[in-house]
Amino acid sequence: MLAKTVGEPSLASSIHDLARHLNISIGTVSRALNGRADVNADTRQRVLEAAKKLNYAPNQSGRSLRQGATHSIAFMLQPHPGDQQYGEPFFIPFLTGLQARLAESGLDLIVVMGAPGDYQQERLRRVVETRRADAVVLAWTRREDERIEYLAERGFPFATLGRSRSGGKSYPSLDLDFEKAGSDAVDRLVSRGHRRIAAIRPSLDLNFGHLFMTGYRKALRRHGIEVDPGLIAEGFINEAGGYQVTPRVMLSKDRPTAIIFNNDAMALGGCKALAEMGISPGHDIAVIVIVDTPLCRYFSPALTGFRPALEPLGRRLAEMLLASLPAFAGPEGTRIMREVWPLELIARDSD
Amino acid sequence: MLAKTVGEPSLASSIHDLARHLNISIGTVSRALNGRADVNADTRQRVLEAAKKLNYAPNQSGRSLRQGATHSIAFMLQPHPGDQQYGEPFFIPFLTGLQARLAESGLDLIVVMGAPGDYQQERLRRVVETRRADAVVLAWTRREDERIEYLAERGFPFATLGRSRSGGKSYPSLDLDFEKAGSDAVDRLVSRGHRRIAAIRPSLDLNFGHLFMTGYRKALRRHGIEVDPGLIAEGFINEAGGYQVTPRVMLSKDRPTAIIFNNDAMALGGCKALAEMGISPGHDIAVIVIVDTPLCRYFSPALTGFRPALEPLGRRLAEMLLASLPAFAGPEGTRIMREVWPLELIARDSD
DNA sequence: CGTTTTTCCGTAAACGTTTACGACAACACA
DNA sequence: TGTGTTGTCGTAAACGTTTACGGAAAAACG
Repeated sequence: MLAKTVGEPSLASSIHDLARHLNISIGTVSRALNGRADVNADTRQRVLEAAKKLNYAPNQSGRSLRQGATHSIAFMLQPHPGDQQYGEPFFIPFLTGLQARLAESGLDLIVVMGAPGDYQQERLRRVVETRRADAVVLAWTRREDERIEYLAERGFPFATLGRSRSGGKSYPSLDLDFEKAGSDAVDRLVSRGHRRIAAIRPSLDLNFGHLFMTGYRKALRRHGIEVDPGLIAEGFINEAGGYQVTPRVMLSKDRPTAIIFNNDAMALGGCKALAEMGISPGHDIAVIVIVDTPLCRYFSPALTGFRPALEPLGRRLAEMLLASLPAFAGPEGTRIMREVWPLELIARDSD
Repeated sequence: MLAKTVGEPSLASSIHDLARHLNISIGTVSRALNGRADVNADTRQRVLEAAKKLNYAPNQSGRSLRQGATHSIAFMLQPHPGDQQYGEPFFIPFLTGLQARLAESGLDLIVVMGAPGDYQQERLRRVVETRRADAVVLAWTRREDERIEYLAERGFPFATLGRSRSGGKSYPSLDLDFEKAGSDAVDRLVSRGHRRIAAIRPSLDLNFGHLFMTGYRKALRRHGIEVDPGLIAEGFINEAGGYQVTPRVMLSKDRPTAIIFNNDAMALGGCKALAEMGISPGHDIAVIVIVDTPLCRYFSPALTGFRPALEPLGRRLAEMLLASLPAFAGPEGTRIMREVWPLELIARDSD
């Protein structure tokens, strides 16, 4: 495919080239490169120098084939159904943390894009069966998650951002405490005198949506407030979703005086709908969002919400995954299987 | 690593298992699987059935090693310097299109996360040198881009989203017409009576920032308006950036009556700053954004801007890349090297 | 100086594929 | 019946690594 130009170092120099160049065997070269003990100090030196000079880097395929490990972890990323145009800003900082921690252990992170609609199952199978990665990281877990069942059944190593009822307790999972957030949001609103509190949520299949709503319900009951189905609406988890369904709860017989939105994008769409109805968030109605991003802070009015620490979250999940992999496990007993991080409310101007 | 359970199909079944199970040679199995002509019709049938039954999928490492090709394309993704917390919603739909088209040609898309700060150079080298992908897709091209120089110099196949002065014309590149957008934005504002038009832009290293600004300058001159450096400010390409620098142009001796923001996030931050100064966008001042996302549509007031068709963009770039790869090239002469797509203004309420 | 240990290195097999080559049978043709 | 052709398959090499093993030389020890 590529014309090999003479003179300059070839794009693909193999361990054989190195060996030939140094007049030693490939075995020695490999051992020198991999830092093994049984190689003379200055032959190692010479090998390292030659490697740099000839621009040598080991061929990953050869390496993986021999070792039976790819040294890479796959993250399955995919547009959410209904989330046509917008993307999920949530993941970039998370992935940054994930990648940073994995890199420290010599692992590559590869993000595998799914096609919209098939909910990753097909792509996931492909990654697993062709052994493209040593482990998988899943996000946006569902309450019953066939991806998790598939992986657990096969004994393929994985970790999840988010909990699920599938797959038992066999895998590390890290989650945010959306239930507490939902509950805290209600508490705060009630303490400010609200009793008719609406919730704009995504599908309950998505586990964070489910958790948010159980927190919401429990808190309402705790305060002796009946849960009014007319104050709850489900929409796609983006601006359009919030825009479409927010009017529905506002048209309820007894209007809500506060709305809790699942996330920033839905809140943005919802606020647009409110504005069109002549209702001003933070003034005529209180607004809180469960998962906020910088968007909430720079919105007018600045939206009160719960800001997750995404990059540390990514780092931590990487650590948990590593601890569950035999090849990287520290002293036994360091395996962390479940963790739920608190979500802190950041009070701003919208409630 | 994984305990092999007896009875159920093993996770890793090789071509040897298949051959043994069918009592034929691995060569025949391979030929049958790969649809070669010299294999009997019903042995092929038997092989296919057995493959399904034993859950066989070819080991990618073995395949790549033998063929000298990985069948995967790498997209380099990385948090922009200064873009700490937020992410880039821009890319998800683009990647969706890219992946869809590549999949149609049997190629996998893998997204490689860079560490913040090193501007991909290190990760890129790693991908290229360890031969993890057959080609690379770059985004956020800079005016002088060392990544492009590196790849072009090596003869490694790649394509870019965005133009650059580096690397000659040796690679396919697809871009949006930011210059025209900048110019159109000015035209529109001038036609509505504005003469003091500010611009909030990112670093001029980023080629789209540069293009936007040349369009802006040219249009101003065309209208006989002098470019006032006091009306131009540079910030990080996120909410915080817009928030920080917008006050600077507002404090100019002669206040602007309109602002053009580079993108949605900067506009959001900028509008926040304006609100804090008691200035209402769309009322006291006109606002246009160059690269908009659904965010602009659902903001209040809805922001006028130029919406790119991201998914088609991804598909198209995939096509251009494929056409440049000998292994996928159609009839000679189908290589498309440069393309610039128009950007259409969507008028909303902010100007 | 002889023996044991240590240090260092080369050899070769193995990982799972693909593919060039040749072999063998069946068949067609004269 | 002999020769050529076609269809089908097995053999073995190759891709670039890593690593178990053994051997030779050097060092240590008595």
